[in-house]
Amino acid sequence: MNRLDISLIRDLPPFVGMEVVDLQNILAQATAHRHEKGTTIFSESEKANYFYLLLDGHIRVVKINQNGEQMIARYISAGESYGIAKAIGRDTYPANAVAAVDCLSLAWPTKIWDDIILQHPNFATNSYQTVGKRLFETQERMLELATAKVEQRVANVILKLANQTGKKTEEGILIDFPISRQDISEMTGTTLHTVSRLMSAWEDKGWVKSGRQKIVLVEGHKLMLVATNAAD
DNA sequence: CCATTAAAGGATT
DNA sequence: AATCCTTTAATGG
Repeated sequence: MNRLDISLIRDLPPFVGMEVVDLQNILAQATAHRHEKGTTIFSESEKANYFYLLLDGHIRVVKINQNGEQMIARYISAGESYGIAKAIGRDTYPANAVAAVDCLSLAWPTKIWDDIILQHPNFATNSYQTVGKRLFETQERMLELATAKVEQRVANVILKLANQTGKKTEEGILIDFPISRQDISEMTGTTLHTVSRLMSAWEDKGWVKSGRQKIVLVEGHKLMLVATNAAD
């Protein structure tokens, strides 16, 4: 009855440990959504009518202050759920979600969240593990923002992104979606100029190769040293 | 050490 | 052509 095959989701984190019938049941209630690069999928404080699973693409999760200044809270990669407001006890979205590239997602109406949680304990467990993991990551970033120098923070995000979404090329590990200096600065609490200067310096040393909205990590271990060494 | 401001040039649409 | 992205330099906290 459904054109979606369970092989789409079977091995993804939100669904590990689930039986085929359960997967089929859940999948039958999903609809596929496309989001063009640059479009806002949902906005902060908007009613959370759907929760999502990203099948393909990359999504930026963004917080904005009263001044209109932005901070990138995280990137969502393929296989991750997002917009799961109910999992953190909300009925509105906690941030904005923007498609960093053309994206393909599955979506479920939030009103069936409670049913799914009740009927599929594995899904419930996986969901709170996801929430816990993200909380942990957020705390680590807070610690970093409070204690690490700009140089270390920038080195760190580049390493993390390369790890998360890196694609091997002849030159090195390519961060597999368009990312600007501005984006990096919004992740590290600095300015695009400082990011630009750091990246230029690292490029001169041959540690990275970069261009417009493009970063290739060439000498990962060198950046590791920058990221971990508090000393100059 | 890092932010801000300004200026200028290249890339993209 | 207009807009977006990056670089570089100067200045100041």
